[in-house]
Amino acid sequence: MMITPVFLRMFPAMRVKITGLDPHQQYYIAMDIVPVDNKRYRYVYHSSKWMVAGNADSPVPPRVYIHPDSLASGDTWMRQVVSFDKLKLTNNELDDQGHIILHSMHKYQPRVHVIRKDFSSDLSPTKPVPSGDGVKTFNFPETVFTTVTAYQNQQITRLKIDRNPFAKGFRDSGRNRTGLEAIMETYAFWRPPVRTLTFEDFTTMQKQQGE
Amino acid sequence: MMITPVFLRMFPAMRVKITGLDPHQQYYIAMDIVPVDNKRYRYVYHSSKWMVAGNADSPVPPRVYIHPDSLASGDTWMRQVVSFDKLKLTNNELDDQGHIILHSMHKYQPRVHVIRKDFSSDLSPTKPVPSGDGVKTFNFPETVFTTVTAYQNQQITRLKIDRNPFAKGFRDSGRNRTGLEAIMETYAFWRPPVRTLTFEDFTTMQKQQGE
DNA sequence: TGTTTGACACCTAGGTGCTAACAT
DNA sequence: ATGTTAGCACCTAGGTGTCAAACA
Repeated sequence: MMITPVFLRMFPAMRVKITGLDPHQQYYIAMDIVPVDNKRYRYVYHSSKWMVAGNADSPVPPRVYIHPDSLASGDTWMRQVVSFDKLKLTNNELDDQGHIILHSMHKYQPRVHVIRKDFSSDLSPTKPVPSGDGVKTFNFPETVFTTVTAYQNQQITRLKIDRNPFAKGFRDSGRNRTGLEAIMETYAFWRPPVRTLTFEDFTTMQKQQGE
Repeated sequence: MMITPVFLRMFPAMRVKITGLDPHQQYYIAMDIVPVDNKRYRYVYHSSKWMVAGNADSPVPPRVYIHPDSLASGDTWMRQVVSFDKLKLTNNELDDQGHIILHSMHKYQPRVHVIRKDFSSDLSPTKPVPSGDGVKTFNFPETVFTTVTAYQNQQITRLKIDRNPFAKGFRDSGRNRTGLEAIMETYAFWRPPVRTLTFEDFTTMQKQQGE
């Protein structure tokens, strides 16, 4: 499943800097993702815009991504940039891996929660985040995004190819090469054994020398 | 750096099953590795034995491997097999990655520590494990091993090649193949372009059919 | 028709023993 | 002479977009 940010962010991963915690207090930090509205969307090419295309699909089980550095002291949290790059999304409503479940073609808002340890007794990926005095929740409207299963917009594709290390294979310099071609490039001067030199070899070599 | 177990264990990784904890209490579980004696060893081929070869090198900074599932409840610890397969060793006395530092050619005993949370204020990879009522330490004499930088014993080599998934490339079926040969095997029927079929191709093909 | 899925080649990241060169 | 190191090919494990086929 892929994500198309509409107002940017979410890729690169959402990252936050935290201040104002009690350095000696213990905290969880967590993220969940809630629907922005009750609509389903479709992408209209000629206007390059998302348009309402009916009502939202039925709600899915709420999931919470508990940041893997949890539990940690306020001191520890404040000393680092907290990144959510390990958060995983799925459109499989039966997911049992604790991933965050979303509908495709819907608009979502990520939320960051800072939860005092002494306040929360049983934080779990499959339970809603508690609310109250010991919990602070943050919304960043610029991180709203629309989910897709295939990219709707070539600029998003290029952004992710250019920025995501794992998509390096699709960057321009690596394009249009089959597996074999890439390999033979490495062994540029290798020739198969038990072969005799033929006319083609000389012309090839001469061309390479001339370049 | 490699490890040669003398009485077996340590590879596969040391794994323990824990019982008798208070299910609702929080615990750390940790491992450290202490010298068995004050000696340095060498391996004598003709007798296939480790022999004393002088006194031990000067002591190195003590390090502790805190199991990554720490902190967890007694209930959580007892419900799983606790594996130490992520523990890393080094012979670099200046290591600043928190790895466990050992001398080569010395004999060592791994120890497992179960530490009640309310007992330990500041557990750290670079501080010795505290001792007292809230800490239980376990030695398994069959896990004593001797450190090496190159294998001294072909049986150990074979054991590790056979059992460690990451050494699969050295198993018999994959041996004696260069990188290119392995690749060409995959593209068994591929022939370089712009080449004409020669006599050698026919004899090769006939041999393959005959086998 | 639009959307969704699964196989695929291509990457990152890092754990293996092998080997030749180096150190002591 | 023996012990150690660094580069290497070979793996595991898993994150990318692409593409063709399946889907609804």
